[in-house]
Order: sequence, then structure tokens, then C-alpha cells
Amino acid sequence: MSVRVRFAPSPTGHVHIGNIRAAIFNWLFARHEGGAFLLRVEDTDLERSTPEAIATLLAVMEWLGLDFDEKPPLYQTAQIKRHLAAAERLLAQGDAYRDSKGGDGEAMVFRIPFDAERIPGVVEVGPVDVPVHPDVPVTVSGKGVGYAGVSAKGTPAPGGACLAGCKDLQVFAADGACLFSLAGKEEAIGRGGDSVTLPGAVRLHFTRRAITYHDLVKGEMSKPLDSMRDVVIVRSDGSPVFHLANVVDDITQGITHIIRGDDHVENTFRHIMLFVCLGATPPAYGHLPMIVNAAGKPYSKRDGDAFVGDFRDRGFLPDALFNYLTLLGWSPGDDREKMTRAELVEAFSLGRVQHASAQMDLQKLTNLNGQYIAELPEEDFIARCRERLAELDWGRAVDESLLRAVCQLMHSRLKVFADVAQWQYFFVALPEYDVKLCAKQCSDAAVVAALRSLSARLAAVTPFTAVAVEEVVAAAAAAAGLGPGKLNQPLRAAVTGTGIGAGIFETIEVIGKARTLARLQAEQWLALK
RNA sequence: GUCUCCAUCGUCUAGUGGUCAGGACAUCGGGUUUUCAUCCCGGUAACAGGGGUUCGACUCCCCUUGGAGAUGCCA
Repeated sequence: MSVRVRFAPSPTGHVHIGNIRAAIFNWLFARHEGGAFLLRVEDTDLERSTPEAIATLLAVMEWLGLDFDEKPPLYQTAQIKRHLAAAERLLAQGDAYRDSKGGDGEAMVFRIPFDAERIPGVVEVGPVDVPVHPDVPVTVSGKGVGYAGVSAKGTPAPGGACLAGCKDLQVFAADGACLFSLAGKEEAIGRGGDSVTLPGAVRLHFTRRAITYHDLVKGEMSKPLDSMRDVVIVRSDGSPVFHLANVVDDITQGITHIIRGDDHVENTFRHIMLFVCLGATPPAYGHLPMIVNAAGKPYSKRDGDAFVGDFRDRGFLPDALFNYLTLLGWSPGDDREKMTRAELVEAFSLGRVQHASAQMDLQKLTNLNGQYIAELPEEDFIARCRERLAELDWGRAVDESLLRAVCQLMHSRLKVFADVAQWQYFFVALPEYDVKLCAKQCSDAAVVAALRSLSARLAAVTPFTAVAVEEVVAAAAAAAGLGPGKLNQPLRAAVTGTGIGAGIFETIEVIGKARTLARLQAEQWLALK
């Protein structure tokens, strides 16, 4: 059977970086295997799943080049009938029951099957004894076994298990008397509605069973059935719960491999049971480690820079972000880091995915982005800069030849497109001056005199080239008794207002004679001292 | 509390019993006809702790510590 994977986000308008990483890994896996990558829009939260939010989701995927197969995508809200039908089926089979605990009406609850052996991966662990607190009566019913454990301090600690977790259950009192034995009563209690309440019990004895599966990333996984509870699948208001909807949709879409975040490992055990009880073969699972913030904590709504759109807005290239994200929690096994899509598709495998969570490193992303920008063809680079500049009020109608000259000069040092905002001095008549910098660079009397002498000297320079300017500046510095190069930074401050940039003579050539002279003569660099 | 998962430089990672524990980002120092960046060269920096198993553990097992997730009507 060919591989079919899916990305199933709930569209909220803000696609989280962790979610999109899951999408990327699914996409990579599908492309590597030559399978299908499907999209499912889990739009059950009507409040947040607006048409705009869905459009944002699709735009982000397109931006990152995450093309999906079998359009249009599956919309979860359109599947409610299937979800509910599945719930009815479970109810009819005795794999679910109605319960009113906690809700207004009756919710529907999936029962962990007592004959759990029919679930692939369920194994018998062996007999165990669990101490219980005598102050809290033990209850045994179709909803499970209720009891209180004993904490380290000897106080009652909340406990409980699904009925299937306690095969061959026997309940004992302090004097050793057997208060209850489940053997032979499974049917009457499980589906018949019988229940018993047993005060004074101190010990539970039963055969422990566990459900296991092989995780494509983490390896063998196991969970004792007695640490599981039955699962609500339909709310008391009649709406399907995530667990049901998710599994039913995966069956509908014929998903063979589920690759998702670590936070779902716990759900996997019950999802496998749901698949089997709905007559489907459980898919293979692979759980990706989470991406955490700089503090090592999971990203929350409070963390500003965790949305994909934010990275796009700050001027990261989609290929750079894509590449960087593949490196979070995965590596090709050799020292390669900067890799093309084709190389990533070729090298990707779930077995090489990390088990532990990864921290986002903005500096490394930025560095990688700089590498991608450096490789951009000149025309492409210029186009992106123009687009970016158009967002700034002084960058809206820039001269084309000036723009090209600036781009050529600055290309190698741009790491993020948002930084073109610092190019103001190339385009305006008078730049904004860094007061502290000017005070530092242009306070010396000899420097000031040399700078003043420069406008006359420079006025005579034709053509106004970097080489010619350099000669003149060197001469001016020498005439003022300044060492070679000592006038360079003061000149930069006086002409550009900043202390950083490309070579000063090249920069001045691009700025041009007229504006250079005007800035020198305006003496803002001095007035602001 | 209980259950599940996790643990190599500051960060991302390589490593599947024998390595001077490698690379990248960051950082520090030097160079590229003395800004910043690029580029080049070099340095600092890690196996969470304790027990085992073994001739020999980063690597296998156990415990502790720390972190994350789950614990019936969020997804």
C-alpha cells in the first residue's frame, strides 16, 4: 500500500512554527516515499476557523512550497455525519456507552474493550497488586474501577482505571478477605449496567495488560491498560470530540502514517483502539519532538515570534525557513546543513528524527537566511528589495538605477529583508543622524576642519567615483595632519549618519556628489553634537 | 499523586562498546591595503548525577535529578 500522510491543522489565522514543522516532515516523508501528502482542515472551532484564517493557512503552505495532493482538502466540519455514525456504530457494538457525568446531557464514551486482545499490540504483563486507601470505597462498574491510591503521606490519592485495565480483578480487605471477584461477571458489569461499591478495601489484585506499538521515531511504546480511562467521543451537546473526529477522518482519507507532535503520544494508545473498533487497520505512528522557545518552554500565545507569518514578514526566505526547520529535530547524519529540497527529500527518514525537544535559534536561522540571500540571483534580489522598500514611506518611489546600485553594494551583507529599513541614507536627501556617533566621530577640531574642507575638494571630483573620492579624502586627511584612514569613519558619520555599512567610498559614490556635498554642508553632523 | 516520553558544547546536532567526543550557529582572537558584514585561519566550550554489565562505556541495564506531555466532554 502506498504511503498516505496528512497535515491536519486547525486554522486559527496564525500557523504555529511547531505545526508547520510537522507539515514539513509529513511532506518530506510523503515525497521521499513517493506517497501522497493530504491536507485536512480541522475547522471545528467555528469561532476561529474563519474564511480568512483558512486563506492564511493555505497562503502559508504555498509560501513554503508545501503542495498537497487531492484537492480540495477535507474539511472536518463536513464530516460530522460520519463522525456521529461512527459513534453510533461503536454504541451498537457495545464499544461505547452513554454517560452523564459532568455534562448537561449525556455524552458518549468509548469503552476500552475488555477483550483487549483483539487490539494488535495488546500484551499481558502479569499479575499486580495495587494498594488502595480504605477510606474511599472501591467501585466497579461498566465505567471502570474507581478507587483512591495511597500517597507517600498515607492520604488518599485519586486513582481509577478502565474496566479492561483490571482483568481478573479481585478486591481484598485488610484482613485478607476477598471482597469481590470480577471473574464471570465481566459481561454483567461491563455491558449489563451492574455495579458494586466496596468499602474497606485495601488492595486490588489483577492481571495487568498493556497496549504497545512501534513508534517510527521513538521506538517501542507501551502503556498499561489500568492507567487508561474510557474516552469521551461525543460531547453532551452532541458534537464529536477530537479523538473521534480525528480517527474517523484518518480512516476516510486512508491515512497510512500519522506523523505529528509529541504531545499526541498519549492519545495514540486510545486512537489505535478506536481504529480497530471501527474496523480499520491502525496506521503507523511517528511522534515529533516539540519545538520550544528560548526559555526551553513550549511556545505559548505570549511568545511573539512563533508564527510562520511573522517570519515571512520579517523577510526570511521560505527556502531558508524550510531548511532551518528540517534541522530542528532532524539531521541527515552527515555534516550537511544547507540543503536543497531535492537533497532533503532524498535524505529524509523518520528514523533520524530526534527524541528530545529542540530550541529555536533565531541567530542560526538568520545566518542560514543570509546564505540563501547571498545566493539569490541579482534580479531576484533587487525585486525583493524593491518590494520591501515599498513598505517604507521613503522607499516607495525610489530611482531604479539608484536602487540597483544600492542592491549591488549591499547584497552580501543583508541577512534579513526587514533590514533594508536601514538603507534610508541611500535614498533620502538628509539621513537621520546617530547623535552619539556623530559626537564621537566628529568632535575633534582637526576632523571638523577636514570634513568642512571636503565639500570644496569633492566638488571638483569628476567623475565622482569611489577611487577618486578616496584619493581626495586621503589628501584632505593628510592636509589636516590626520593619519591615513582617520577621516573615514567621521566621513561616514557625516554623510550617512551611521557607523556601519559598505565601504565608505563605494557608499559615497552611490549616494552621489550632489547629496554628499549637501549633507556635508548642512552640517547636521555637527549641529547635533 | 499516578502514567507516558525525554536528557552530548550556550543552541542545533554527529556518535549505535574502543573517537584527541566531530560539525554548524553564537562567542573570543587573528587575517583579508584599519567601519560593519561577507570570506579565510585559529581558540574557548558538552556526554546531568550515582550505581551496575563489560577487558573497556556517551553508547546496554537500574536508580536519582531535571524537563515535557497526559490524567473523561481542548486539539
